[in-house]
Amino acid sequence: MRALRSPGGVAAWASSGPGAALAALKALAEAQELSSGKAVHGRLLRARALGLVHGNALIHLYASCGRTYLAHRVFDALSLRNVVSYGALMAGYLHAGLPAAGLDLLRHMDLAPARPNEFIYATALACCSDAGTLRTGEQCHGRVLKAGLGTFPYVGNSLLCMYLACSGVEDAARVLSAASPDVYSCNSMINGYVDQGLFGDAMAVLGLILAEVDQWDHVTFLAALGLCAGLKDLRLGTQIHGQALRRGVEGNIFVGNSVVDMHGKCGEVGAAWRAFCELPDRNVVSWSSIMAAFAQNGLFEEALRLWPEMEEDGVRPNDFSYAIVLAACGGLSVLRHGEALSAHAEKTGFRGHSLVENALINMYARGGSIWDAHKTFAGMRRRDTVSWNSMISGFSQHGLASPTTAVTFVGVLSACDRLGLVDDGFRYLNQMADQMGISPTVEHYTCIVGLLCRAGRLEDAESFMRTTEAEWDAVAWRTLLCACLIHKNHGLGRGSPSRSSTATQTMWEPTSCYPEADAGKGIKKEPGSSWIQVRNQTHVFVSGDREHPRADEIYTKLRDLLAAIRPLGMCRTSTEFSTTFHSEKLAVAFGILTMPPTAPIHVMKNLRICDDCHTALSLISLAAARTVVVRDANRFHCFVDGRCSCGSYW
DNA sequence: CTAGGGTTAG
Repeated sequence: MRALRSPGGVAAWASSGPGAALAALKALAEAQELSSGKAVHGRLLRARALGLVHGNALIHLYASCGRTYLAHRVFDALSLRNVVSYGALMAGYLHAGLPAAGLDLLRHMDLAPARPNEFIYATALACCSDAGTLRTGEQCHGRVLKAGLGTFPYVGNSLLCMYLACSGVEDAARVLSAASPDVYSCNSMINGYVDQGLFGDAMAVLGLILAEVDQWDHVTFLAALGLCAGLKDLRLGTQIHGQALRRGVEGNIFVGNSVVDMHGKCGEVGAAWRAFCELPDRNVVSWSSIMAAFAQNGLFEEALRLWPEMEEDGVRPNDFSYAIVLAACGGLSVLRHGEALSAHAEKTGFRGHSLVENALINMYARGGSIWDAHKTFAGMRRRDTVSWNSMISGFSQHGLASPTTAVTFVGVLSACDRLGLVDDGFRYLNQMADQMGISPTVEHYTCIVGLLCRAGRLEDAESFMRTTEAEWDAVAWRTLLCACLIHKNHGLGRGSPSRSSTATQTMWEPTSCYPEADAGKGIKKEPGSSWIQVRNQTHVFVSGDREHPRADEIYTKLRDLLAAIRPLGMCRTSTEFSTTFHSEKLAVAFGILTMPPTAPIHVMKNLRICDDCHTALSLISLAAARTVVVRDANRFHCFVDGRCSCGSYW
């Protein structure tokens, strides 16, 4: 390898014959030697020796170095491509975190003479796993069976993993039982079960491998140790550890780290510490595991004390390490220390990782600073289940049935709607009402209607609306009617005769039932209100109101702001009084007036933000150089530099 | 010349 690094060495290899150049490219791909690889590329071009096989090797080389763009350029330049060209490029996209591009390539193959083989399907299925596309994965499954490629162990395991990632353990188990299981797929299956907390099933698969002892490998040990950690079964864990020692796999750093973790999860901090001390090598995961072992057993200070030792050891923290020490800070309620670590994470580029942000929410919530928790939550670019759950449990622990909490639940429910999680939606609705004592509003109920409609359960949606006491507004009706149109269930829209009461029939006359069109009855519209937290005080505004003690200042400020954005393309506002002083504008003006110049302005609103305010706030964020975050009934709008995180679609 | 399972968080 050393010889290759010098240009002369590369030249010698590449020019001494096509076979040698191929070997060179392979070695360079392995070592991820991009610049030497480019040199070989150049030589091959000059020698006009860049044929199919060398081209494929080059694609592989660029892909191995993460340069998918260069790999694709070589791919495009090839006058002849075979299945290997496709496979190498697809794998490049897969490993570069661009699974959708890999799947595009698969579709491209339909038009090419090259037929997909087992390599292609293994890679394509891995792309489906990463992209989370069950539909495509199932199509691949069908084509694998049709092409008779299902017996390749690689393909079988990729299939199993695809179902684990995109569907669930049931489909994965079906794949496992259909093929003759090998270690790889058994390991995958055990981990799949453990992730779901299905320890009994995991144990059964472990037994399947146990029956053929010589098949155990170090990944099986990892899966087994993870199972023990999940079960908190120290006896089994110790046995597995003993087996690992006998097999000589304990030197593997993954296995060693897992042993530390297993002991920590079983509550044996001392044993975890001994296992940690015995590790021949320590990486971030080793340190994270031991810190987590301490923190998970209530020894927060001990966990925090390890941080400087880790730094001394020359190990750089990652998002996991930050999450662990932030949790320890929450446990000790040392929020200042947590903030210092958060600043540390900012510097090392981990502050934006969801793991870190979620840990911050938890830390603040546990440390009693619920509004800082909410600020973190509101400022997040992407919120996952953990973020929502952390925020909700934070509110719940603080006994907060505030407007903010109610709005957070609107967010949760609409997330369930978007993801099609009907049962979860109902679970959250009940949790909110029963455990937190928040009476659901029409906004919450509308999410449930949306949820049922999206699941195609139109009759349930209709009966939900009929039986639930709420002031149904246009949004809910529109949701149901649109769903009727989409699902072509016009009968329901007219009030299906078999099950509906007279009440439903009057409600469901096709046009006049649509409340917006029915001027006579009209729907009582909930007054729009917005609120903002300033120095632990909530200030509430409704449209055009002058109740606030600083109303004069606020209105002056708002007029100034509107004047400032007029040249930026906002002219309608001045003529329309009703929207000029909408509550969200008042709250934002108040925020700008009272908050320090760099602080982001966080405003909540009970209804959806209107178009005019949306445009105005975008421009204000630009003109006043302020970050404005508005949480409306539907979602967050984060306005920065004249742009909104919702992409002006809400 | 292209392909599979892996440790740390909640």
